[in-house]
Amino acid sequence: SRWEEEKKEDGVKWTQLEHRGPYFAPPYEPLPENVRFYYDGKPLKLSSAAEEVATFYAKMLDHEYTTKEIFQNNFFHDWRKEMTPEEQEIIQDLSKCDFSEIHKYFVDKSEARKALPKEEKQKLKEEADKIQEEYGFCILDGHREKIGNFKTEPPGLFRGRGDHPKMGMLKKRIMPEDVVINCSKDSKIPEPPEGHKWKEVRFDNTVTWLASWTENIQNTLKYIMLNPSSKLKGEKDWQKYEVARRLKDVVHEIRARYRADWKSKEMKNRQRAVALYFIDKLALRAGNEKEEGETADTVGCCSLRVEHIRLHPRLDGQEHVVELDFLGKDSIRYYNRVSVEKRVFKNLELFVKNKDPSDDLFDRLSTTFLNKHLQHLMDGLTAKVFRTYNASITLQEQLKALTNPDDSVAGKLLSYNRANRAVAVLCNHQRSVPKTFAKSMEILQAKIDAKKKQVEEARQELKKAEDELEDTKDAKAEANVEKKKKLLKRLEEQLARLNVQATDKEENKQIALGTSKLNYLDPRISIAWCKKFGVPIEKIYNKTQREKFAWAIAMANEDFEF
DNA sequence: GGCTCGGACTCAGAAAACTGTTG
DNA sequence: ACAACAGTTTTCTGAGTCCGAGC
Repeated sequence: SRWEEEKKEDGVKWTQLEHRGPYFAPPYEPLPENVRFYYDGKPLKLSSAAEEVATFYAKMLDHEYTTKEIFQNNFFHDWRKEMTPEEQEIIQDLSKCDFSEIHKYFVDKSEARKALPKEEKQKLKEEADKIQEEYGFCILDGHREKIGNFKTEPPGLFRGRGDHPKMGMLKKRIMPEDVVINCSKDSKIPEPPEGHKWKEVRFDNTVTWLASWTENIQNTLKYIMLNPSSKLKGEKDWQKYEVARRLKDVVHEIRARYRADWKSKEMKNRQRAVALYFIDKLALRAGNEKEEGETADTVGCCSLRVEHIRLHPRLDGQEHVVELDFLGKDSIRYYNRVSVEKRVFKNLELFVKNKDPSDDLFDRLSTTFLNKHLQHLMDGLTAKVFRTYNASITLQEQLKALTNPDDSVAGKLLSYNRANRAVAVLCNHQRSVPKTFAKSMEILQAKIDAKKKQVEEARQELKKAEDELEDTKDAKAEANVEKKKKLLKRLEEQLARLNVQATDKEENKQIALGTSKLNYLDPRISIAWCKKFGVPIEKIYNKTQREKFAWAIAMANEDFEF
């Protein structure tokens, strides 16, 4: 079937690849005459290039970004580069720029789009579908596969995460002349848009991307690649979990080894052993070095600095407590107080000694050195495998501990969510509290209160019916009692379900479950659990997720053990 | 032979788009 | 019946990890 096909030569990813090339962002549409930009209170007609960049800023006006000085400065600097000399002469000060009319124009436009009659919307949908149909698929080794991102990124203002030094810079429009096409030699080579040509067409079957271009902010490559539902991605995903399962077999030896290395005479090895302990116990990321000033200041394990930890010999009744507080990937804060082994604690005291807060905690350690060591311990082992392994094994253990076979499907789903949540907490997957959280929680609480009242009423009615039966002892009264009992039971179940929902919601407030579900949890664990406890897979995975995990659905039965 | 740096890939949360429910 | 809106799914693209080519 789809998941079992002939092996390719080492490093070769496909033998046939055919596609239409990327779908380009639509060209800039100038503003209507009546929508004006004002400088220093006076209307000013901008050149097309300057106007386009102005609209990028205007669109973001009610976003917090535009209040930040770095954003404003970067924007203004790049905007001026797009201006004519005359415009440069006039427009010297961002604070004198008034984009409000332009902003309103786009707000109105988006409102109008939303208010379009049904048929119009339908027409737009059909046009989008046609583009998807034409550009959204490729042929890879005879199979029609969905492409992940078949559109080039439109121009706009760069929005980094966290305190990014480049926020507000102009992201340039991608032209066909910027794009490298990758496909098979004998395929129908994609045509560049009329009057344009590709930067290059190559036939590299050792990579999986269909097209690429260099992005001008960080000067890095961007790719057009396949959708996760594709066979190519699915097999890679499967492989990832197989590596993590192999770690399961040797993790005890590896742990014994790093514990022994806490006493190593080589400082380098000691640091490696303590870092590995963090990676294993706390599921920290490896922490590569980053170029200063190019990105937000974030760290992972190997790049932790002295200022990111505090050592408490004793805290809240626990011994050897390490308090970690740093910004990780995407500038998400990691905060944790964890009691560690005495030897780890003593080592950390040693690593911190005579250092400034901004010095590296593991000054002799790099991710390359760490990964070399791991590779030596197990084929294919790298730092990130520990995250996958610990996430998946945690899910499996939590499911085992939390699932009650006698629960309703809803109850089992709560258990599943809790197991999933334990993993998300471990991996520090957070989200901002949804804007509507408090409100929707109130609504839910009101529902619960109303249901409670109903339950109480039903209880009294039942009591009344029972009293009546006591008096009359007739069949009609008995039937009535049964009826009331049934009603009460149904209402109580409904109440229980609502309570479960409320608990789930509250516990989930700041936790993002999606990332672990999609990237860290071996789907076969979940599928086996569904089969074992009679929970439909659709309750766990939506359509997209089922497509992504098709490989796992095809192979996992209820006996699967990670 | 170690190191740097570009390249290719996975993983990340926010925002937009869509859907289904409710008043 | 229908609009508002809350919840869910999809899209978007930035931010990591890790490898290997080339010096």
